Parts: sequence; C-alpha cells; structure tokens
Amino acid sequence: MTVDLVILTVRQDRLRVLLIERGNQPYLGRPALPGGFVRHGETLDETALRELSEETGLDGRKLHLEQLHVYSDPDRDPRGRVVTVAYLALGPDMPLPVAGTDATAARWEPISSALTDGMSLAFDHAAILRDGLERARSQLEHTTVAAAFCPEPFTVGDLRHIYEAVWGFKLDPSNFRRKVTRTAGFLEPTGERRFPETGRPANLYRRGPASLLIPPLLRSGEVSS
Amino acid sequence: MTVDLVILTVRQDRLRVLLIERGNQPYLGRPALPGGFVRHGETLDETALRELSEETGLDGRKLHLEQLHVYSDPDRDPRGRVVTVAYLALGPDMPLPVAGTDATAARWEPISSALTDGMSLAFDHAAILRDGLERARSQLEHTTVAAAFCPEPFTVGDLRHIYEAVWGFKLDPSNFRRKVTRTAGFLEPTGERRFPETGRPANLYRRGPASLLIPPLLRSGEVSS
DNA sequence: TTTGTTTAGGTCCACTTGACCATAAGTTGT
DNA sequence: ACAACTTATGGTCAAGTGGACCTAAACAAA
Repeated sequence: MTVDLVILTVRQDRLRVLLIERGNQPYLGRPALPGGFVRHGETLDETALRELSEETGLDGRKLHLEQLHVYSDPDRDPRGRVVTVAYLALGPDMPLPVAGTDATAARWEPISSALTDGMSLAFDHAAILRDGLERARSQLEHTTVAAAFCPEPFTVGDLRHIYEAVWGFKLDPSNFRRKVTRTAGFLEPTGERRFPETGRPANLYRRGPASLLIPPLLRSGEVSS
Repeated sequence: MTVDLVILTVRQDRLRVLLIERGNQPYLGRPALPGGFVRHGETLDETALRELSEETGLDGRKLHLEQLHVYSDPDRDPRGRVVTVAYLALGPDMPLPVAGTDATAARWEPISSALTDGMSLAFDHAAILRDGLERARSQLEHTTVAAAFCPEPFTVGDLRHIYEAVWGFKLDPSNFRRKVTRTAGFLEPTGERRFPETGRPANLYRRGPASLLIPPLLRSGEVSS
C-alpha cells in the first residue's frame, strides 16, 4: 500500500506539478509523482506528510492536503498488488526541492506538458494527475483554497492569477475583485500596500477564516484570451 | 484492507442507512456498516459490488456508487492494522435485505437514530456514517444524484421528498419545481401521470442525462418545519 | 507632462431565487 | 351534485448576483 502525491503550485503564472525521476525499477528514469510505501503504524496522512518532507523537502504543514482517490487496479503495478491512495497538495511557490532517496531528480513541471502524450508518466500516474487537476479546479469554485497557493501577504491580483493559472483562462479583474472582497472571511486586509514595478499599488491581504465559498465562483463565465 | 459501505435510501419519507448486526468478533452483536475484506485480484469497486450483493442481496448496478474516504488509524480495528475504504451508495427503496454470512440481521435504520449516542456503532463506523451523510447532502446541491433515490417513473413531489428527507427540512414546492424542471437534462417527461389517493395527479418523469446541477441548488434557503 | 499599466470601484441589465399567491385537478365525504 | 380537502402547477414581485463594460486612481518610466 502506497501514497502518491499530486503537489500543485503556481510558478511564473503557470500551474505546475512536482514530478520526480524514478531512481528504481520499475519505470527506472521515467517521470512520476512522488510517493512511497505506508509504514507500520502510520496513518495515511502521516505517510503523505513524511513523503512530502523526505522526497521533496517541503513542510506539509504549510500546504493544503486532502485525500483524492484510491487506485486499486490489480495490474497497475508490475511488481504485484499495490493499492495507492492519492493525495492532493496545494501550496505557494516553494524553493526547488532536493532529490530524495528514491528519486534522482525533482522538478516543477507545467501541467500542460506533464499531461501531453509524450511525457508518459510511470504507472497510472497520468490518470491520477488528471483527477487531481480536476479536483483542484473544482475546489477553486466552492472553497477558498486558492489562497493556499499564495504566499502571505498577497493581493487580489495575485489571487486572480492563481485562478487563471489553474483554470486556464482569464477572468474579469473587476468582477473577480467584487466577488472575493464581498465574500466574508475570504480576505483579511493587512492595511499595507505593495508597490510593483508597474501599475497602481495594490492592497495586501491575509487568508481569512472562511473555507467555503457561498455562493460558489463558477467556471462558466470564462473570458476570451 | 476492507471496504465498508454507507448505503442510503429514503423509505417512508425518512433517510435510512443499511446496518447489519455483527455476527463475529470483535464487536459481536453490535450494529455496523456492511463491508468485508478485499479479495486477491479484486479492484475496490468490485469488492464494493460483491459485498453489496453478498451481505444485502442488492444489485449494485442499479445504485449510485462512489468512493467516500479512506480510514487508516492504526487503532481503528482491535484485530490489528486494517485500512478501510468507505463507499457511498445511494438507491431507491429496496426490498428488505436478507442476512448474509457475517451478519445476523440487516435493517434500514433511520439516520437520526443511527447517529444517536446510544447506538454506538462498531469500529469508527459512526464517523464514517457522518462523513457519508455530509457527502450525500453536499452531492444533492451540485449533482442530480437525488434521482437515484427514486424508482422510475417518479414525480417532482417524489424528488422533493428526497431532498427534504436527506437535508432534514422542507422546501418550497413551487420554487423546487421551477428549479428542477428548468434544469436541462435533469428530468425527462414520460407523458404519463400518477393518480394518488389524494390531490391533483402529477406528471411522471424519468432520470435525464445530466449529472451536474448548474447553477447548484443550495441548502441555504431552508424553510421552517 | 505624458504615457502605460494595474488597481479600485461604479453602472447597467439579464437572470436566479426566495416569498407568496392563485388556480387546477383529482379524491372523499355529505 | 356539491363542498371540502389535498397536492400539483404556474405566476408575480422584489432582492440579490453575475457578466459586460466603463471610469478614475495611483504609481513608474519616458
């Protein structure tokens, strides 16, 4: 029994997933999601946090972490029967992780290229990644987890860039601002401002206590380009 | 590794869960969710369908079935390390199931009494049931699964009774009708009518092809009594 | 000072929804 | 035959939301 991690972040305005290069058989040298076997006496959450730290050097306590799905096809692993529990982790842009014991390299791969046919991830990791991506996109509609992608403090524009990167299309800045600022408990003003190289300074916010977005912010209203 | 099932139905206008009485140690004689061990070479979906048929005599192909969550606390089973994958099954009112091999009795227990402190389900099944109930309530907001509770053909009133039983409060009949009939693909008219003992006859419908409810039907607008 | 860029905030209209009302179409009781 | 009852169906109205679009504010760079 294993845990596999779909770790997503937004870096340079692109949604990226953390992939490692496998250092063991099977699928030696192929890109894969980080993960590993559940140890004796561990809960799955503990396994996920441990793998996060071991294989990537990330501190899972700063990330949003949730169970995604269980994959149990008897033929999914050539070594034999291995059931894997996939976790979805969302976090702000983080320092480039170091290669761990089982992995020879780790990198933040843009989602678009990670899911192209040429990439051919190990095991059924392409399917797991697709499910994780869809879950993340859906979560942005109904919850405030998008803020988990932003290092604090952040601006409304930062938050909008998260939505645009995850959903893959532009949002109207004005309507987006109206929506998130009127949702009680989503954003907490710090009173400070950020002065970018170009454009008007933006108010800074911290994550508020709200976790649900009611009414939801639906993907339906997409804008061209 | 086991699969446990939260099987919900609406019977006599009450939301009910299928509970068995345990025929083995541990927790002998205590009420529990149906479930059992995953067999060699089985996917979890296959295990869920098999247990459904073995322990309850129900045909899982007629039910809505989805993965709920994995419970992995090392101490959740006194026999040792048993990780369980919980499934949520929703279906129309069905014939009273027969007792299976591991269960001495099976019954449709109203949710309200199944979750009272006095009941004390085996293992962590009370927590699993609570999670399943919350998932079902949430699914009714965003999807058309409520129709899975209705034997076809059904009326708008039947469907409303499902929502009322699952959510635990009354809905405005007129507004509910407007919502579900205007959602393309939710209901397909059969052209027939049903003549109840009392009241005006109601149009009959079948389940339509739509699975998502956009925009959602939120729980916020509850009506007294 | 002008230009460019991004933030902040406003308007307008279409649509949705909750509250409420009115009527329709059956059955049952007298 | 008629009233009473019950549930289904459909309509109105006001408040709120969201998409499209516009204007001004506030900074840096030219």
